[in-house]
Amino acid sequence: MPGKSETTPRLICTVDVVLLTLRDAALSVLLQRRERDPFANVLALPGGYVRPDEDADVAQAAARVLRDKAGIISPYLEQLATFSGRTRDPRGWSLSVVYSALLPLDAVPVDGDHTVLAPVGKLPRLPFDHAAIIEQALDRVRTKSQYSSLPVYLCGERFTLPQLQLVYETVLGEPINKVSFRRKVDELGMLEPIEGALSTGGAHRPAQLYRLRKDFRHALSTSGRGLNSRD
Amino acid sequence: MPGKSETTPRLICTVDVVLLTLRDAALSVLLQRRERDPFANVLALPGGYVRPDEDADVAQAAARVLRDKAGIISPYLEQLATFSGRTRDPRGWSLSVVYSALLPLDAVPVDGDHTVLAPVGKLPRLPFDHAAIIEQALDRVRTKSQYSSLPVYLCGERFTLPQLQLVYETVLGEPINKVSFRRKVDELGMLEPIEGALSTGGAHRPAQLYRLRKDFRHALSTSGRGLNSRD
DNA sequence: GTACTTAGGATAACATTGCAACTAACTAAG
DNA sequence: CTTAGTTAGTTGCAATGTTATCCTAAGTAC
Repeated sequence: MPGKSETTPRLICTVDVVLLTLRDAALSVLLQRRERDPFANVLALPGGYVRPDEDADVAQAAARVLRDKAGIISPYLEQLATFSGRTRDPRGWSLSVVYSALLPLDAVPVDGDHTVLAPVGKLPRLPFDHAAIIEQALDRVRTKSQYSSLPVYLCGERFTLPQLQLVYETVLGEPINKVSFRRKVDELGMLEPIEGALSTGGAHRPAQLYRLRKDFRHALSTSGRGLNSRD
Repeated sequence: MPGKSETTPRLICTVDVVLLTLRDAALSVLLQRRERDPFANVLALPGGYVRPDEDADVAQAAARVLRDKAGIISPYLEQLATFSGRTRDPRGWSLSVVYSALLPLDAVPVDGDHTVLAPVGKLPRLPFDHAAIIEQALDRVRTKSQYSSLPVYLCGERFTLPQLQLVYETVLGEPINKVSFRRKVDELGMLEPIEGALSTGGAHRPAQLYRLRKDFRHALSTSGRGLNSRD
């Protein structure tokens, strides 16, 4: 048994955030050009060191990174998993706690070059294990979307049911039956109608606008049976 | 922007393992008496420092802790979540990556005092945030058991369907319909019958023995629709 | 052999899901 | 002002999936 000065050897400890949003009907990830080495100037997930002096815990470190590096505050910020290993970072043994966030497009400020949104279908070559991290985040979001209200975080304040259905279909990557969808949404009981319809669109019947009920603003609603697609 | 010597301030980085098994028809957690301060001599989850020099990644750190501290090698060892914060450990800002393991009772060596199995229904007072960690582990195991083959890891090599059903019922905490259970197991397609029945029991028809198919020895089988209980 | 007990399977009652057809409410064109 | 076109929202039915009940199978105990 070793002596008393047994503390952790040097180890790099960071947080990374996978922020997903919907742009042009495509699920997209927020990427930022790295300011320093390693991989300076390369697009990567926003991330940073955990700062014990500033952050009360890792969740707050993730929130801080998102706020300071991208100017974003996300109501939904969930821990995805922790990635670690000797080889994932050229600087040495590293550990990164990854958080995942969902936001409507208009809450995501993108400035042409430094911060970009990449459709998950055609991501650029990414440093570290960021490709694998995004893969896992997508997997989780898709799985959760089958039986929960998760995708509403991709919508704005107010939306119609057809709009919400399109969001679900985009996330899940397959069409959903209209009646089943409405039944399920009703069952989840997370929406409330707003007085006044959406007529803006055009030559057709206007749709009822809905908003998320207060109780569900920061908690998911889940149902036992999932949404099934038509195959 | 700060200078170049921006490395992580000191931060305690550990792994903890929630090992669950079934004893006397009760889901139980492995707890060990801590050898050192803080909380020396108190029962807690087995855990230890991440050692970058020894461990290739945190998963291997968890496996090492389980092997060295409890003499256990678990085929199922899954990352649960990472717990962190300034206040959870009296030594200072700490971060613990928690893994969860499932094993049959006979694969868990327990020596009266140092290592014990505590039924999740009546846990002792636990140090750090270990109570919350166990809570979350249980939640995850129960959720996963509804739609996957997870609980087979609690069984030994060979088992009958009624035995397996009892395991599921114990984990989920509610009775399962026999026909539904068999249909689901069949659907998951993870078991194969062994030639020779279990007659040992007694005055009734013997049940067919099954074993996990090779392809599923280290991977879960999942199904879309879950197992529903009768309420 | 007869009674008893649990395994396993068939069948019927019930619930959920998906399709299609229908009505509703608007715009635009003539 | 009427008609055609488009999408919103609902209703009923058929198909499919799930649960409950009952029946038969195969052993032990006496």
